Amino acid sequence: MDAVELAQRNREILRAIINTFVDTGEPVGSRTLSKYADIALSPATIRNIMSDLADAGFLTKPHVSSGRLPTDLGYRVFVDDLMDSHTLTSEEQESMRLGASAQAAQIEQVLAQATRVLSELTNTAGLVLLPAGEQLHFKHINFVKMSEEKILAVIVSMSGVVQNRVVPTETPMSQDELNRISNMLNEEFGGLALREVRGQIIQKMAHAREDLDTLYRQALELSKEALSESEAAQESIFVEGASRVFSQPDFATNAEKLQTLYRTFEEREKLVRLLDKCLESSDITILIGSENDFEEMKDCSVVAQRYYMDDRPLGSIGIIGPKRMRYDRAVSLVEWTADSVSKFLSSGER
Amino acid sequence: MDAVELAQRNREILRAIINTFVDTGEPVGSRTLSKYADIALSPATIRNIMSDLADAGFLTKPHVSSGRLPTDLGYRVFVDDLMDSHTLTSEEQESMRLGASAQAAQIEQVLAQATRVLSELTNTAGLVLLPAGEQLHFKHINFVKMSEEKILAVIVSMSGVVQNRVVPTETPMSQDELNRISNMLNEEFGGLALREVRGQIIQKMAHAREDLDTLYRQALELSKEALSESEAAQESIFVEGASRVFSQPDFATNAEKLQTLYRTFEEREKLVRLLDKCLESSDITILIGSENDFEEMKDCSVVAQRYYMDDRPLGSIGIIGPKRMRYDRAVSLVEWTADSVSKFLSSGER
DNA sequence: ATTAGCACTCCATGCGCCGGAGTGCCACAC
DNA sequence: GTGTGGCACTCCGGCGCATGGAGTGCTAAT
Repeated sequence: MDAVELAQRNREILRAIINTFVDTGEPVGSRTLSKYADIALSPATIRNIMSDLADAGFLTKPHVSSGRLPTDLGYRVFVDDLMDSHTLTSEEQESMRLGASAQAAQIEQVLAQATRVLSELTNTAGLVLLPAGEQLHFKHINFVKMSEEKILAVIVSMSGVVQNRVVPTETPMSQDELNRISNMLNEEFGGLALREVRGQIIQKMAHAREDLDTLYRQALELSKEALSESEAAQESIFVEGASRVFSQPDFATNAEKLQTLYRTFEEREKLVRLLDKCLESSDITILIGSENDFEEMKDCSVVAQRYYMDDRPLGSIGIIGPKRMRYDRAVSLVEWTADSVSKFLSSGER
Repeated sequence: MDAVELAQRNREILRAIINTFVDTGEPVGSRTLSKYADIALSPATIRNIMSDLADAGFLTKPHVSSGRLPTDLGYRVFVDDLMDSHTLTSEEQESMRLGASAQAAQIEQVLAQATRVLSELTNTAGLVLLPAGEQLHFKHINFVKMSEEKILAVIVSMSGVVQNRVVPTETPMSQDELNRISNMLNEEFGGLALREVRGQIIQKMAHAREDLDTLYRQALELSKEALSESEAAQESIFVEGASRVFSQPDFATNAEKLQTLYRTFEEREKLVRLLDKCLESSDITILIGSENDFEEMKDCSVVAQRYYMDDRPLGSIGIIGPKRMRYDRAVSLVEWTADSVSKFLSSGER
């Protein structure tokens, strides 16, 4: 037997170990594996191989006389090289059908629904990062006078996301004036990225300060406030089914870790950062254990993917669950979901 | 000693038991109590009294040879009759200061902030029910054309709550027409309760079907859709610091119950119903253990109070935590918070 | 009426024991 | 040299048991 085939056999063993460990949650021993259908080796041989795989850093054992389980690295090679791609059952595909009921829905509802299904099917927490900041394109702005000093700005983006914020003002304006300002802005900036709108506003304000009529000046002033950066920074994420993660046996034992895990899920900020990272790549992103940089989530893995509207990436959608998960299913389901959402948001369906 | 004074002494004991139990979390025994400062009785006497209180249904014990702890009923009489009212420290009052930074804030942000502080100070979960449905008064509506068949309706209420929903339409309209429709509606319905607006629309549609010009007809049609009941039914609640509840020692032991508790918090629906109930009374509402009708929350208590805008109740704000809580502090803090929020929302501050 | 005393109950903890699962290594077979 | 059987060893987890402590309930005495 040459080196290649040997390696092949080792890989086979590694795959088998991971598969059964994911299944059972118990460290897997050599005897168990020798009974595994497509492995015809004695326990002793398997032990040797396991020992090699452990030396190579793919496996560990909780204590000296127990079975093996995969390290983060082990999962990594599994995901990269060993994993069979899971084909979705038609029921699975069906569940993700963003049905007719969603026709008249807002983007938030569609995303929330998709995430919910994702969470159910994978038995992990579903996550979705909503379009915000850089991703948004200007569609419509509207000002409502709340009091003499306060104006409520409502900004609608092309993707259907509605943001609103209160803008203080010194120069009182009538609702009528505000309406006219809205109209101006809508005609001028429709379709531009919010960032561009911001840029243009600043440019225009600097460029021709005097020769603008006062209403237009006020329009720029107001919209500058309404669209200011800090608004964009606001986190926007949905989490569905976090309790599924908490009830996984992997965590249920360790009350200590569980606590910090709640808190992490509750703050959401770290989840946002994870999904933000997933936005960077057009490929599906898989972060296994410590590959995400948050100590408190080193027993969790993330699988997420961008979703699009008309080929423009808007946000990312995915799951977070225990490291011990069915990566094949997770990947397929996340891809499928991101795809469905993208198709729904783009094209004539919308 | 006459009967009255005897009862008085029993009450004293009950109060002492609850106070120390809330403090320590351990069932309290007769010996412990006899050392209690303002009780000069032997353990044996105290045991007799405890036995009486247990017979009356105010106390139980986890097992036959352990100390006593209050029943729901016990807590109830404590809250109703025995509790000293807690005076807030100036720091506590200060923390709730809805500061200058909140000046330009939206109502959601103010409420979220108040709830967060409430959660921190009580070490329980903070809850707030946002104004919705019946509570809302019409301020402004705006339609944005998203596609030929879809119109996005944005509804702003007097209190500054923004709702939006997608309305499908068969007869395509230009954005300009939509603007004119908005203007009509805004002039016609400004200040009315949403319910009244709905009523008037239906009335007008039925009343004079023919002699209305088409634009006006479309306006009514659209707004009827946009304001339809189902929108109002949408839950709207903030929960802050739920993890504080989960980490209470009262629950940390019982993994089983903890699970169902997460789920309850995650679904939120039952929390909404609880806060809804608190909306009914103008007094502060205290629900102890099984007094709320949800089996899975029978170890929790709710303390909540309405908040107002210009004497109109908008929603309720409060906390939920383990039954074993400092009710005196909770009550004071919730009252203070609801008050602060109301003052902020009403009056010139806004 | 209150209290001291006493028997009794129950929980929590610690300890020792043992069986099971699994490894690592050695020696043997092919 | 590659695979395998055998064997000693390790470690975990569950069980039984004893023990001490906290607390009650009852009775009898003050």
